[in-house]
Amino acid sequence: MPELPEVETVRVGLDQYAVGRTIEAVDVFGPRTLRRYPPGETDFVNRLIGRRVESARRRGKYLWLPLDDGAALLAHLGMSGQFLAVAPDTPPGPHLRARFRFADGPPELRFLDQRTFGGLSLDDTGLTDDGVPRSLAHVAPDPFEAAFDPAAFAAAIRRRRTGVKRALLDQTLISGVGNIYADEALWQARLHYARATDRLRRPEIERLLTAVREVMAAAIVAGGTSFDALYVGVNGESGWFDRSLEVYGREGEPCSRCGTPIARRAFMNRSSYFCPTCQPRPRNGRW
DNA sequence: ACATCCACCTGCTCGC
DNA sequence: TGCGAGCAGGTGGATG
Repeated sequence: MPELPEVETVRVGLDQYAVGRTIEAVDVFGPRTLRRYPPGETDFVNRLIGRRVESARRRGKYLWLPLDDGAALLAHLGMSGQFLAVAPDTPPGPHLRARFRFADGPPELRFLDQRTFGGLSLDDTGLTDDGVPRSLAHVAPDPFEAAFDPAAFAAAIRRRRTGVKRALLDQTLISGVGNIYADEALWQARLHYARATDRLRRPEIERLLTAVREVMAAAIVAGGTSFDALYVGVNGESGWFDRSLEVYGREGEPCSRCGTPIARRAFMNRSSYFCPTCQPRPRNGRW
């Protein structure tokens, strides 16, 4: 469940199903799950057993579970990762990547990932000033964090020489925004994805930031966007924000503001959806 | 330092 | 029915 609202939905699930519990056993399946954790599986498992999960935290699309020894279990869902709380006798299925059992019995927590772009790791190097594990220091604050500084964001985005959608997707500028919510926020702010970042006016940046916040906040309330069974919460339930999407995946359908058919363009090896009338193409755009 | 591209995967849908 | 092409909510390492 990949963008901020989906990851937040998972975080809430982890809060419910993992926090306060003591890890008793860990199994890891497949070579790619721990590829960002060089010490490997044996070290990973040994450091987790006996640890109590203190809380469930998130920055952008990254999750971590602080442990009672000061380390943190990190997770990124990639394109298709999910955490599920299930009964121990639930069949493993082909995408099971890790399993956590707890001292207080069922349910156990599973990490599944069809495409294996997600992964787990451990960080015991302490926290940054913002309170995130040091290995996430390269990730910018997301727009719901206290550490997020709108003025600093405005200055940083105008220093860039790129298109506004690229900037939104750059997790070192602002984190949590992915392809769906970038398109939705740009539509709400009436900005074309290729608008040059260094030519954005201050009110446009404010509109954009407001749109990012509003769209993602509404999606969190809806439990995220679920087009298929790949995107479910820890309890296995789908979100329903797909019904509220204005442009993403709606090529050819009328724009709810002006009736113009929504257009789709290949961009950055993916698709961008927008309203050609509400979001006019800039003369000096940057792709 | 910054901007851009591409590899990393599996599985589903579409058109021939 | 088979088969290749295209597509999918992301990221970081390599390259300019």
